[in-house]
Amino acid sequence: MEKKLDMCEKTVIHKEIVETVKKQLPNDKKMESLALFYKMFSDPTKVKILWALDITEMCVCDLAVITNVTKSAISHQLSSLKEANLVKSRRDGKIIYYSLADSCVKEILEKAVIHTINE
Amino acid sequence: MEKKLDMCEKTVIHKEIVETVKKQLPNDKKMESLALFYKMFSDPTKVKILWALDITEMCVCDLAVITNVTKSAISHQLSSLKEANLVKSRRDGKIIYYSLADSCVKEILEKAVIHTINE
DNA sequence: ATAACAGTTGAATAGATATTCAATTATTAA
DNA sequence: TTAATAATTGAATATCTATTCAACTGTTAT
Repeated sequence: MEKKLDMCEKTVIHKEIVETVKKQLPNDKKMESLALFYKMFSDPTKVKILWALDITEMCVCDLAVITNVTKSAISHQLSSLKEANLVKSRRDGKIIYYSLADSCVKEILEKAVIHTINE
Repeated sequence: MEKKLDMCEKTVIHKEIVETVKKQLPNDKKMESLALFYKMFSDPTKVKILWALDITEMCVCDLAVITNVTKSAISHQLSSLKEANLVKSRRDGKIIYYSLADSCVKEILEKAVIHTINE
């Protein structure tokens, strides 16, 4: 009876496949970027904001009413979305209007609709 | 000087716009579903798994090596992905092979690639 | 039957994210 | 200049998610 040393916990079952796939996979940095991108669609408030902005540009107060969260929460979410280059803003007096910065947003939302059509 | 009662913190700036947008927005349940769907793409490990499975079906051990996380972590992630109907599995003896359940996965990944092409 | 191994599971932990709160900035109007 | 309001900010909190760990199940081969 020997002491078990399987701390590694990983066993390559299909060495060739692992090699092949590893070669084809984008690097870690790219994977991070992709995940980061879809994080912008992975929260109900963000989805509501994006969907609403696809209909028309809107200010923070309007978005707060529509999504039923505070202006502050909206503002925080908008700043993430802006950093991800999904929304842009323009100031008109006291009011700042937000709008979509990327035409792909609606397409992405609709792709998910198609997939989630059968709950 | 009156006491301020603006606890609500929300002020409708554009009543008509708010009404119009509210009518056009899908309901909260739908928004939750959409967010839930994109949560499956919002983590680097999940993205790696999906991308790898788009190349070929694979077992948990292989995926663990490729993604550089434990089998257990992979297993947990796979179970989320399975619940979201994005992957499926088949058993062959001791080994369980996972593969994509939905052809939209690659399209979705590629859409993000296009968007993130200029970091 | 038992050993070996692929995979799963649930609880615990660590890390990340959303929201709130209070204070602050920017702009407009009195 | 002061008051009012749209919006932002940072810190604190609450919630959620990913990963680890240890124990377990299912299958195969001895």
